[in-house]
Amino acid sequence: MPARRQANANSESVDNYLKAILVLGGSTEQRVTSTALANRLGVAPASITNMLQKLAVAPEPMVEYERHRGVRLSPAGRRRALEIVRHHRLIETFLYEILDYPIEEVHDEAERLEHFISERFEERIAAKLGHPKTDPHGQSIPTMEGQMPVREAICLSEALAGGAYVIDSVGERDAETRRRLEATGLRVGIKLQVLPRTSAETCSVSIRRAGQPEDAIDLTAELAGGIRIVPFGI
Amino acid sequence: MPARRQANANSESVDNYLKAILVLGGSTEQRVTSTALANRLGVAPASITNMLQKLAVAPEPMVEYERHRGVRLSPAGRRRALEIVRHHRLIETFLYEILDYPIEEVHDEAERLEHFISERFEERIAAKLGHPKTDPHGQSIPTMEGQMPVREAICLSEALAGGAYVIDSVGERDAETRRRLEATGLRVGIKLQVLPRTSAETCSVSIRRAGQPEDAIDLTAELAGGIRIVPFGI
DNA sequence: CCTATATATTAGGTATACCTAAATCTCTGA
DNA sequence: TCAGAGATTTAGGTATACCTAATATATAGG
Repeated sequence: MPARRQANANSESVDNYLKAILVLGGSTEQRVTSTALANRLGVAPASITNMLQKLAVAPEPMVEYERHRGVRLSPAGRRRALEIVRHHRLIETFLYEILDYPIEEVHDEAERLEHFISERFEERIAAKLGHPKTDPHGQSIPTMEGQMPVREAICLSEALAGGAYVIDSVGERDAETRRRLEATGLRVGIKLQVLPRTSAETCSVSIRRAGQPEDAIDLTAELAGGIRIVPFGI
Repeated sequence: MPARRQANANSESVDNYLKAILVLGGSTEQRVTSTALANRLGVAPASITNMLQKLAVAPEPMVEYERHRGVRLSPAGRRRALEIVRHHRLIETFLYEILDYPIEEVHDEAERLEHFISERFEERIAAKLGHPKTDPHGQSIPTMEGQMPVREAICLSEALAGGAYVIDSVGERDAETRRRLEATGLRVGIKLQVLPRTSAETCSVSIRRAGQPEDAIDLTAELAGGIRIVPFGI
């Protein structure tokens, strides 16, 4: 049974891939690597390749994909991804404002419901909320037309202690720094939580990787410098 | 590859099977036939058999099933089915009362969302609505504990013109009536819509089968007599 | 410049939930 | 009572979305 690469409808899975590509690609729309996606989505890299191939050759292609060179959203893919993000953030706002959810519970609920609400539902909660511009976490809600105010990726040194983030990009740097970074296991797509500051140094920061609470990692200004992050929990 | 019959988690599909068995079994909890389920769920009879076998041998069996003799919900299956019906009807009420949906749109939205809302969501909308007892169509909302006020199946002659129903049971009758009934294609599980009355005769009724709008069927009191129906759109 | 290593892809499976076509039951009516 | 019609089940496929293991590619460093 050779390579499967058929067209495929909009499914929950597809939605999640598109959303991940949107977030990891950031406002710059850089190409996103399979590994970054695999990390973020929690699936095997092989599954990523498979899905990207399908998305790229669908009747209405959702991504631009080249072997070994990562992916980028197509206009259609971007439109869909932004729609899902809009759903997510509107639902979070709705749960928080109208149903009095505790803030820490809005994400998981929205994460499920975002795939299944209709246009009408979207429109009705937006109206009920007075067409809000940001969600309860302070993140911009894309417009109905698929515009999202830039912002998003920030420097690791700007992260709030306690916040959960995903590494968005790791800037160019010398070989030695690169090696030290690599030793920490920090790569694009890795999820991390920022710990309270332990040093007064401007850009130094303590983090721990999601799922490995025992391993705190201290980053010098040099290491933290070019790491840009996005809040986890789009 | 011989018979597949593994355990399976709660999925949207499973939910829909359980709900269908609940509705077609009615308050009497009669055994439900494969054909009735196939009709209601719009899948091939073979698919029904497959699913029922899996549900019957799951670690926590959802149905009691015997080859060629139909199914019935197990206590666990009934509990789950009632939970989904509660979700559905609470969501419908919520859409109607809080989000000002037009009544004819509440069903489809609820039909999707009922599978994905959390306990918290359920609890919050119930509270917001003042723990309603019935949905906007007048149907009872099962309690959190899984109690549903009886009622449900009614005689075809009591049906409201314009209403959509599913045949719940076809009472005992003589061979001739049975044959005439059969000729109309009316069987348990068939979906139908009631047309405005054409005759003053107490129990006579005009219906058409869902999906066959051209074929109106006039039923005499004799034919309509023992047909019990449940509203479509649980 | 050329290879080791990390990254990505191919190959081949699994599970769910469907399907069609071919048996096989059940039970009605003559 | 028993044949045949209709209902049901078995057998064998398909598509989606995963997986692991094996292979191929790219690039960084010597």
